[in-house]
Amino acid sequence: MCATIAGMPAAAIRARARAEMINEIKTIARRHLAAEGANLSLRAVAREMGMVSSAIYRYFPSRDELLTALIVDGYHALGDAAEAADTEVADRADLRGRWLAVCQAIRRWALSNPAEYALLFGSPVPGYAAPQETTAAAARTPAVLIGILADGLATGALARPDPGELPGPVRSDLATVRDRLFPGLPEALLARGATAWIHCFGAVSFELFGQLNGVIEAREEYFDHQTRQMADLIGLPDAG
Amino acid sequence: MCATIAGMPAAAIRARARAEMINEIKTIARRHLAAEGANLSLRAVAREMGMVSSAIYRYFPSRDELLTALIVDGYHALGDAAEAADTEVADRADLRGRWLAVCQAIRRWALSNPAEYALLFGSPVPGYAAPQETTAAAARTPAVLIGILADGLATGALARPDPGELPGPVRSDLATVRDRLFPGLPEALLARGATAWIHCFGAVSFELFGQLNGVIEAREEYFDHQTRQMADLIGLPDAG
DNA sequence: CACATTCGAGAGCACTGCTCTTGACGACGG
DNA sequence: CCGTCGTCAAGAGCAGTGCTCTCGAATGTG
Repeated sequence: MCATIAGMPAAAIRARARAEMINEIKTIARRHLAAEGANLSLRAVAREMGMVSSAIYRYFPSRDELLTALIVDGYHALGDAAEAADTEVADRADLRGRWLAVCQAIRRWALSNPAEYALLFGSPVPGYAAPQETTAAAARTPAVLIGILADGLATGALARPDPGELPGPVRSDLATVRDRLFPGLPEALLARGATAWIHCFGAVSFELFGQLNGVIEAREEYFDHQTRQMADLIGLPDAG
Repeated sequence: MCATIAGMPAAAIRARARAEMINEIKTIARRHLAAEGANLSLRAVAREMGMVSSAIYRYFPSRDELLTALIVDGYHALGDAAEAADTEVADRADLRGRWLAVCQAIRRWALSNPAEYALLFGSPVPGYAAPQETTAAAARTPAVLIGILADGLATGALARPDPGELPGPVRSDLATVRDRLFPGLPEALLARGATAWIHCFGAVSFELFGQLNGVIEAREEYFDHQTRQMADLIGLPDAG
């Protein structure tokens, strides 16, 4: 008789069921993504759920919307992994150790979720333009890395680099980013961090996309070595 | 009457027509690739040629074989661009200038051929494994970059870096590559060059795959700045 | 009881890669 | 000259895709 559960109005319980449906769709879609790459099939997802393909459209208006949801989830999962790796380093003054830990976490997450990583950082899906809502989630991971540099600057472990090394337009672009996310950080330091972050992305992609095949076998050691080289470039001091 | 052209046997003229067919298919496929990304449609190519889709299979046994042909062509086109950029630098002793020129050429080629670049360096096509024949073509571009370092070593402009900085397994992996392509080059120098090459790939991919959108507007200056940072890491001296 | 909303089912459209069969054409050997 | 053979394009067909539309069955609300 009562149209509610524990006093919830009917609308709310329906919304709950709907949310669970959406979650199940995303979970299955993620598994399919992992199994056979970016060409995600709505029909296959529907089949696995025992539904008819058209029913999926009750929950996601299009395949692109489902992809967007998976992308946002992916950015957050990577951001979580990066943040966890950073906070797990007990010695907060060990900037180099924290940097290395975060980069390793990024690589590990990518190796564990190759299809999702490819969705986030690989070739864009043709005809799909990432909506604005993804950028906030995307910024989390680089924010962890730059946060390490900001910490180093605050404690005096990192020197303020010479700003003269930056071309004008680049400096103003970076200043905009800095003002939005890391107030007070010198542009030149942000630039070095960004270069190292881009290298980290490149190294992970290079390995994951098969460019290292038949060339480098000691993948993890090689990645760590490169990361240390980039830590040198940033000027991160050795542990101690 | 005569069944030949300029004395060519019939088999040869048939082979010629066949080669032209193959070239036309590849040209159209490349244009389609550029227009709408990696999901290349054989039927659309056939339609544009005024043929029926099944006829394409006379020339390429599968879509994957066509992709492989395009990939190999792409690696060679990029390799050509890199080599041309290097040889165009008149002052052969200007290692930094040559490095910058090659990296810029790589970026320019990628921006001019985004779909082909994505095919070469982006997320691997699901269910498609790049055959061995692609690796030789793929090696050409990094070979140009490392060649600059080899030149610098030969002229004494570059110092032999301390080999102790390399972990053992990485060193032996790199030694294998060195022995195959750059005999005599110290592993540590090869390692620095590889890191810079991977960063170059990362920076181009980052820009091309949209990760810079809304963040950096001065794309070219930013790329050049990063490239100079990596040149510093390698130890390339300033021009002069 | 009547109404509106929500949802799944099914048919259908236009598209894909790929296979198989059929028929046309030209070059060769007997 | 006729038959054979290889090459090629065409067409039908299979199984799959994203997506739209309509319909019927619930379910909760007035």
